[in-house]
Amino acid sequence: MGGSGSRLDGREYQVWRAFHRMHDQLSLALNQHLQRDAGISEPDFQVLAALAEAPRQALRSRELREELQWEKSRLAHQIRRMEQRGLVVRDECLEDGRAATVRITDAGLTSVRAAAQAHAAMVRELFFDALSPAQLDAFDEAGAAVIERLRQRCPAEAP
Amino acid sequence: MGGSGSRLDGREYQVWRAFHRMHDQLSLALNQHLQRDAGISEPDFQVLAALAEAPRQALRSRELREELQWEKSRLAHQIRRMEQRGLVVRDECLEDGRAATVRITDAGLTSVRAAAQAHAAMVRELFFDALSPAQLDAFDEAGAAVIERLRQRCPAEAP
DNA sequence: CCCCAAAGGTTGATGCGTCAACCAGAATAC
DNA sequence: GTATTCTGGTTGACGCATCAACCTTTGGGG
Repeated sequence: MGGSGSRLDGREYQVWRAFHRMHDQLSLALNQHLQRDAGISEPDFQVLAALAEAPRQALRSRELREELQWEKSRLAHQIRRMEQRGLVVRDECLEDGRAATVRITDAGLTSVRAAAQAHAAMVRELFFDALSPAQLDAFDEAGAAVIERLRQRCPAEAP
Repeated sequence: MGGSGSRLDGREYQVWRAFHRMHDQLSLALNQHLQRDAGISEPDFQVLAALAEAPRQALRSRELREELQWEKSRLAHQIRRMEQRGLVVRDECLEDGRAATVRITDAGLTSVRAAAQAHAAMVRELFFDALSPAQLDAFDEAGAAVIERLRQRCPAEAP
């Protein structure tokens, strides 16, 4: 079995491209609507949603990172930008001198509340309403299977 | 049916997040391997692959954009970066004074050939081998359904 | 106590993607 | 034949994501 055995056939190629296109267009549409409705991006929304549901509207960076499955620096950059816009504030952690806790501001709460309904409706309309129950199941299982495989094969890249 | 009817339930939320995580991790892993194996990114690869298969190893920007389903400026920026690295060259089009044609260079061909096998193997290993035939079908249909829905509901965003 | 490794975060550089504005050549209207 | 509009493409600014390097605090050993 030479290297050519791993080329993707026509069907696979098509599925792969459809997957990419679906993700990109979905992501674009959601971002545009979120931006229009509430003036925030999807990453903003994810952070704000996580904080809004947290015990005291605050989380330590570590926890937020765990929740969102983001890298350190990605979160740091995102929080910096959001802090500049007044959506969150950072303050030091008493127990651990290294740590920082991120807290959502009133402005942030206002934004995320304004966005939540419309965003969920959009996700439902564009994604879930397009899928049959069987497709939904397949999606769920497939997602889990791919993630599991990534965890096994590329442990470094999937912490 | 008020606004609260559109909130995502637990199952949907989980599927939605799994979908995002799958895409992000897959994309990350593929990019890392492509970068390591051939020193190019996934967008680089897409452009190079399209050009390598084109009639004279060249396409007009318009055609490339059609093929990849990218925006004008996205392609322009990408091509500029790739030209700086010597992977492609731009030259003027004789028939149409506005147009530009993009041609792959020998270096570009070398890179894309070096990358193709390993990349395809990676996609197969991480994606297709994780999916059952039924899941593959579901993925295919679901992708088409979502794209079609996007086309209907957000015509502006899905040209 | 001191050294050293690990953990929590930040920063800077660079590539990627979008948007809005722009420019030049081409088509079309009149 | 000139004015208008359309089309193909570029640019600049900005936000997003990764990587590598760095800094500080913590926690252990010696």
